[in-house]
Amino acid sequence: MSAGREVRDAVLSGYMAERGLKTTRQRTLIIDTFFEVGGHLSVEELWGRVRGRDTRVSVATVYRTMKLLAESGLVHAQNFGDGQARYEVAVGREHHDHLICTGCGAIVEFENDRIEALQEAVARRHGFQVRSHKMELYGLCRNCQRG
Amino acid sequence: MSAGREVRDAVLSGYMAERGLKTTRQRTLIIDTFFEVGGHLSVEELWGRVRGRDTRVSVATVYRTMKLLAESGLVHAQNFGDGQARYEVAVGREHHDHLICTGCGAIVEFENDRIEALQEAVARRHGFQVRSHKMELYGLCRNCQRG
DNA sequence: CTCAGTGCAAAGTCTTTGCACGATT
DNA sequence: AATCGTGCAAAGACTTTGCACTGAG
Repeated sequence: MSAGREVRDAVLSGYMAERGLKTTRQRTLIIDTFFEVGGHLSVEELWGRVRGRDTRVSVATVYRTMKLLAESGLVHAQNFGDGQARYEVAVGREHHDHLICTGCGAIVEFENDRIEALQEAVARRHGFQVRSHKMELYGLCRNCQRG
Repeated sequence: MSAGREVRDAVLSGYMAERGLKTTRQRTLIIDTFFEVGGHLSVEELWGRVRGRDTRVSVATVYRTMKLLAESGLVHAQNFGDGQARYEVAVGREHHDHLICTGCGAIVEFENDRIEALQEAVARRHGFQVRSHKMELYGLCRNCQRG
């Protein structure tokens, strides 16, 4: 994934330079931690992991940093119905959707071009011009079906 | 839609009788108002309409009543990303998904069996047993595309 | 008469924000 | 040195809840 990291750093550096944003200890730590985990993290969860490495980071900064990443296009905010926003890596990836296990909370990503095509067709039929979409399938993963 | 109303009343009466719940002025008013509008209402919006008819109803009661309806299976809570829950009629209807206009907020419902079938297939391929799903297409409706 | 329901305000979540201090460019 | 960033706590938005009073059955 070093290629991924390069893309990420390039996008982020460009965005920050362009806006005169500064590179701080907190931002670096939060961003590195987030991308190491790979996404689907809530702010609270991310904050937990960040504090494991440096206690002197406040939640407010994590909120602010994730918002910044979202604005730069590096991540997307998602909402899986548990009341808190979850972020996932957005840059350098195809669009995808989610399978969410209601038992253990596992999140599996998938893509399906046929579904996307059908979505487009449905939208067109209703006169809509689709900009984005969101599809989530909730159920039990293989492990949780045994419970 | 008088048939719809009968189904609704039967489901609700059954549910209430079974649990010893009482029929009150507030509940009747909230429920009637909600079903007259037909759904996709947030609590705040519904409260507004209810208060138009009777000022003596509190938001808390609207929250409690909608929660009751959701538990009885008459309505479903949805979350279209604007930060507040929206309820829609659930009983006596097929599953459906939503097209949401990011311009004017219009919400259009649709169903598509082929998409549902593909969703099932995807889930099976990942070992998931799907219980429910949610699909939203965001974009501009015909009118808003002119803007 | 009894127990559920209601109004009100307080409390709970998650998230944002104002302000004074601290760090980066 | 000039700004932007951070921590902290307060404030916001939405929703839930405790409590004393009201009303349905």
